[in-house]
Amino acid sequence: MSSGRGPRRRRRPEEAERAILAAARAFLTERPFREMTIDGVMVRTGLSRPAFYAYFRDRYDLVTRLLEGIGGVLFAVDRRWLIGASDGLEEAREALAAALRGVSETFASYGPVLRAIADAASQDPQVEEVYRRGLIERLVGAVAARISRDVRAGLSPDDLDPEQTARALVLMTERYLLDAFGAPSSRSSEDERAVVAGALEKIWLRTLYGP
Amino acid sequence: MSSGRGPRRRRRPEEAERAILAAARAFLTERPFREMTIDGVMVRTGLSRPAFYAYFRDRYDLVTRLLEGIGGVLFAVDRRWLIGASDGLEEAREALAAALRGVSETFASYGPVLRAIADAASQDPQVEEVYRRGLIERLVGAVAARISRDVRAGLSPDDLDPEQTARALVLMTERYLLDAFGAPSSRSSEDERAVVAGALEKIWLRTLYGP
DNA sequence: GTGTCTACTGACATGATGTCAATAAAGACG
DNA sequence: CGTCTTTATTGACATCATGTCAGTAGACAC
Repeated sequence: MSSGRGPRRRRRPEEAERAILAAARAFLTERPFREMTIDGVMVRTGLSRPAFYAYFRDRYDLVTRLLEGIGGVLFAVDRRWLIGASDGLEEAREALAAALRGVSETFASYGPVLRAIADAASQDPQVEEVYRRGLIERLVGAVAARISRDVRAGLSPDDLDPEQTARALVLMTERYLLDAFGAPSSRSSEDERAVVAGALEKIWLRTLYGP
Repeated sequence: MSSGRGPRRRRRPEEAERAILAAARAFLTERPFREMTIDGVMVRTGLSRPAFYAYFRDRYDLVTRLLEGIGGVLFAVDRRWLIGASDGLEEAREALAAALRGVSETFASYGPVLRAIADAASQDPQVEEVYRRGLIERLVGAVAARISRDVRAGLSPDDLDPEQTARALVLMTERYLLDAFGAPSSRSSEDERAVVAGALEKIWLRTLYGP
């Protein structure tokens, strides 16, 4: 055994931070968040464990930073349906289906990281705040707004409670996609993604726009 | 402060075990699982921390035992719809609605404990096994079977993938109800439960049996 | 070559966990 | 009642991840 910790090397702070984030991502594609120890991440960077604390407060802070960027993508792929006008039924159906395919792709790409965030959210109040309030609730709000518009426009049945329906559908999508793509070290095939996105599509479409 | 730990008292093993389970339940109605430390539970029983290990392996074993019984209830309230024959549409709709109301009631009663199990499942492989494989997956299987029957009977559209649809709907129900009733120290009103069960009903019914 | 700045680390303190040998209640038996 | 046996219970210990901090040693400036 000779990979002690290597000779002391000095990096730019920003470079070290990126190295830690990359090491964490790599770790999470192999093993679940519950096994992610700070030392386990730092050995992959060649830095010592205490160096971690120069860049992050704790491992919850670390996964929070991993979420940056991904959150934006999740909104971006839904954008067309979320902000679209309630013009026609066909257009709405098509935009929603595209949004769900986009979200599925995103989960397929970032699954293990998103899974880690979701796991961390149940263990740390700060992560819970960022993930639930800052991501899930914002999605719920946006979806609820779109549902409200569709109900008013007569595209969707008026016995729907927009807020509650939005919350149920968003939570379903989150958990179901984490279930499908969140496991570490599991790559997903083209078909798998199609099947998964298809199942979500049917439920969303039937609920909001009928058969 | 004089409630040191009290004079040494001896209980029947079974009695002590019940006391620990009760203390854990009490704890979880006040504070989340992430704050549940073994000592924090044991002070409520008047026993010392090491005594805990005579009855449970660790806190994950403890929450697993809290799940016993509740799991059965979750199947019992669904029973009529789950095992029912695919006779008529109205009967199916009514049975499904009743099942969802029953599940909502159960979550309203045992919310904090179920939330604790769900949280623990992301932190411990054993709990994950019991909760996901032993409860969620079994529900998914039963629901998928019912959906298959309904599709064959022509009650539900045949473009549904029974397995995937069942998984998405069950996960939705789980997370949405945990969201509504899982928070410690939050009692739920009659209306709240009605609103919540109503939102779920609409989604399940529209998806499986149309408008 | 000398000095300054600061990235980095070794060593320490803390807090929760799980174990074990030793202790002392409670009931059995005389 | 006294004594014995059983075993529920505990104090003390070992472990492990965490977070902190004073001190060390790269890198760049001059």
